[in-house]
Amino acid sequence: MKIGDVAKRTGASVRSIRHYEKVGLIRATREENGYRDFDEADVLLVRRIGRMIRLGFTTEEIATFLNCIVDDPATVTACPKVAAAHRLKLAAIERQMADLETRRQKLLITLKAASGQDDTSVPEAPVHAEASPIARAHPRHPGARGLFRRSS
Amino acid sequence: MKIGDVAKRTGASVRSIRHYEKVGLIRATREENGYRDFDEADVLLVRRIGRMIRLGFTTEEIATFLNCIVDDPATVTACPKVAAAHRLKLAAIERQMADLETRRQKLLITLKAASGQDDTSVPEAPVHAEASPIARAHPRHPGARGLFRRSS
DNA sequence: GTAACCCCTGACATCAATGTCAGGGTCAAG
DNA sequence: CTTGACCCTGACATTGATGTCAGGGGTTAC
Repeated sequence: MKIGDVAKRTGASVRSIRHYEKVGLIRATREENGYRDFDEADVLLVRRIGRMIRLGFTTEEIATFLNCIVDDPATVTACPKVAAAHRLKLAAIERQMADLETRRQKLLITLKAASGQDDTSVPEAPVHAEASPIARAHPRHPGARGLFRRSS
Repeated sequence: MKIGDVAKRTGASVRSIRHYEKVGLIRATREENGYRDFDEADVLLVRRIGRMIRLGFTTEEIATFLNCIVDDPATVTACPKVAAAHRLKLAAIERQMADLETRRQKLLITLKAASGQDDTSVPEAPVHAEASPIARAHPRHPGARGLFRRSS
């Protein structure tokens, strides 16, 4: 099976499949003409990789536990590495959510103050607390990046 | 006042302050020797910019409404542009939170299944739903990026 | 004069998956 | 043989605030 077929059957782009191979997530035999040759197992594997990426794992993270689930889907959760990686990711996500919630609250405060504006209603503006000079910003969040850019 | 002083008093790095000037968020007069010269108002401005950035606004977004609040802190929320930008950002944040929550739930499901592993307990693995090939991934989130990298 | 700071500009690096282009093969159908 | 639809590799672009370095100059105290 050629790479274009795998792309159609998995939803991943040809570019992405080549990328997964380059970083070692999948392997492909080669035909005489140099074309990559995939089989059914590769289709399943690419789909699994896609799911992991949508969950927020990077290819590097996936590589650390993909060998645990390469053979049998039923053992996906039985491999310690998988569960460990999932717990780490879960914790990271919850940190990000907490950070977003903090920012959300501050935005809400400002907006609430804004609705009662008119003029000199707010003496010292609700421009939020003076954050410590050191503890700025939030960590970059992982997760898929290459598509549907520009949200806000 | 020189740029180093502003940095100390705002918590922003010298590099960042120069960046804010480059993108038009602040202006600085120049001394005869070419050094930037700042005043007290600039200190307040840089602090405000820092707060906005920590809230998740990009410099480009800040530029769209910074002129509303450049003079009087008390009118911060009185400018329509500010409130509009805040509402947009709020919506973006809530989208991101919803996305994170979705991923969190899927991770939890997998982990729950993992805790009841042992062996052939799960016939068809809880590897989450087969996402449509098109609607993959979540938009890149804005917000501060240059510090405290690598979280997960 | 020289060390020790400070300032300047410009450029490259970071993160990570993906898009996209250039330049070039392979192959089957017409 | 030509066209069209694939495939290949390699490279650059994207995001965006910030770090960091190179190369050069100013200022001040010794």
